[in-house]
Amino acid sequence: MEVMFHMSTGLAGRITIREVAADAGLSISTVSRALTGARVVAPDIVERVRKSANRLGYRADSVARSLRTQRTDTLGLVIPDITNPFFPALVQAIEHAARTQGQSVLIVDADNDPQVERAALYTLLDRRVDAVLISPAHATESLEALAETARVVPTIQVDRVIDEALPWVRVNQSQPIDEIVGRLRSGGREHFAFVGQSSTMATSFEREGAFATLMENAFPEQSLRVVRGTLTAASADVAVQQIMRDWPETDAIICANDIIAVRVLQELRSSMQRRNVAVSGFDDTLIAEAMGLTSVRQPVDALASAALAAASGVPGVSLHVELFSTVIFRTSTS
Amino acid sequence: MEVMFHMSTGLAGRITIREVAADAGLSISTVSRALTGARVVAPDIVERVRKSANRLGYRADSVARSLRTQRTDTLGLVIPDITNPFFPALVQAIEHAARTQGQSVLIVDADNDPQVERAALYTLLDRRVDAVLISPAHATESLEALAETARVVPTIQVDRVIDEALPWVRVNQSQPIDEIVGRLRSGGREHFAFVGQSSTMATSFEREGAFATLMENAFPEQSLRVVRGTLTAASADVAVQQIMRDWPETDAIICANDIIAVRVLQELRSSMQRRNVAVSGFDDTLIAEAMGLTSVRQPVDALASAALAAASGVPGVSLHVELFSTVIFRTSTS
DNA sequence: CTGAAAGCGCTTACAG
DNA sequence: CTGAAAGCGCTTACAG
Repeated sequence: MEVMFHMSTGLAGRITIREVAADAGLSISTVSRALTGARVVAPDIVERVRKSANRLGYRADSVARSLRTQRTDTLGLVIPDITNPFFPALVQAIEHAARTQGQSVLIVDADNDPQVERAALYTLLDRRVDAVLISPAHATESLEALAETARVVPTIQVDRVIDEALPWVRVNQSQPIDEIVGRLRSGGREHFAFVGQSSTMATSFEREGAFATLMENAFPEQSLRVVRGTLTAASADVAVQQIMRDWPETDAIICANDIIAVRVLQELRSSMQRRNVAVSGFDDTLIAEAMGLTSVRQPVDALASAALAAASGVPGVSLHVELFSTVIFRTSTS
Repeated sequence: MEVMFHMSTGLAGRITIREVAADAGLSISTVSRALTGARVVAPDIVERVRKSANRLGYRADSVARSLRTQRTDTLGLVIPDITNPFFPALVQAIEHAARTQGQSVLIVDADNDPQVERAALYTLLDRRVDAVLISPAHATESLEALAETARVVPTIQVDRVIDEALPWVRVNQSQPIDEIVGRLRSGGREHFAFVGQSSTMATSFEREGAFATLMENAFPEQSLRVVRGTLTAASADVAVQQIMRDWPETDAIICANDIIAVRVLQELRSSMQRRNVAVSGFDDTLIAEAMGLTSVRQPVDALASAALAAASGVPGVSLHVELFSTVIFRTSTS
């Protein structure tokens, strides 16, 4: 690889297959076949082509190839907000898995805005991506553009599912909550609260629902302790204050993500809670380890693999995949 | 936009310009010109073309356009590790700025591996990106591939600079450190330590250098208190223990990023420090607000704009831009 | 196994 | 202002 672009240095035009053919004294058809391995070419010819190509620093123009083959080897990835700490790991897993199979990734950050998302989907289709992987920005407002896209190209919902009928790859959200609550109950806790986010976000909504269902079954006599906030510190503070005022018996708080959880921990400390309150987060971000916060590690690599498999359009591949998380118990729940 | 792909539903082939031309009873040249606005077309003709295009759900194939125009309207973005909390905000800023000017972004996560990075750069060149924006993975091992790439396409170093001679857009790393130390000194602190990361990472290296220079000038009689670690909790713990053992007089710790800072805060608390030690981080991630951690907010939007401007290749645009940060003082330094 | 030709879907000189 | 033609750089039937 070291000298690949060596000869194409400086001057404007890049080396094309035509020049390689001339250099090797062969037709461009033969050069193409020798390089792509599409059909059998005599070994000595292949060698001759390789030599010329390397010496000239030839690399096939993938734009031209795409136009001809009608494949771009490119995936469109639409993320609602990459500064949400869950997504970087997902983006990394998807990009890595894609690269492994020769695909590149066009990324779009939808700014949590369904209108931006819609426009982005059109752009991706214009660019003829082979497939679209999307975590929809909104539970209802993203539906239409998602469906339109799915009509044109394999489209996989990743992590956030808003249309059950279309392909999706998701993570079960109740299993880790069951696991955390189970562990804490055997540790003697029995007054659980949940701090979530806006219900238009699919995963937070699912987590809240899972929590509510579990509570109704486990503690039918208790009132449901659920508060919704945003990712800001002030919002978490309000949530903690509300919980402690309305339900002072609370001895465990399940948070919909690590950021909320960290702030809840902080607020509990600074408000001089005499009682020990267990706290857990979601997403197992770097901060969870740093803070000793119990959190939920989602299987991003498996999620990425399943998403790419579903996107490949290969018949027989599962278009609906549900995966499970690992709860990482740390000091915040002990 | 709502009905754009409406008619292309279902069956394989997408609508091409040829079909729009037939539908409108015009030549494909005219259709192209009417739609791109490249040259003056009679208003009624434009209207006729628009109608046909909309009705048929036509959208130009950008692969074909790129082959013809030799522009892809695509930027290659190479990031060393998107799970490093600084990068999501940068990726978001770049993607947003790019979209605003009609460019898409092919993203690659180099896994902190110069070999992966090199291969990624070749792939981006194969894909004929208009420019490359890169935060190099390694201070020396990334040099060669960076230079090769720069020979073919406008290539801008973003945030991390390893080759001063090539274009870059960076953030001054000493200004915020000067600012933090200055503020803390007027608060009476005078024994500063620094916890950094591996010196092969350009920014951490610069921060460490800035700290060292400042200390030599301000406290020439003191020994230099610098420890390097990794992003893990265990590493930060060791760092804190080393500082407190070797330099027990330390009353302020500047950390090279927020993750390290949070862990340092934790370790200080749990080790029952009787003395109050100020702590600051870098990158002003969500966690800094949640923890009340003083941190350095880098101007990612301006960084992105400057990078895109430099990548545009427009003559007169600055190819070397240095920007400044804002220190967000919070309770961790009071 | 190799070559000449067609064509992917556009844009843009070149004529008129 | 509009159209017929060339061509971007490949891959792949079609012949041989």
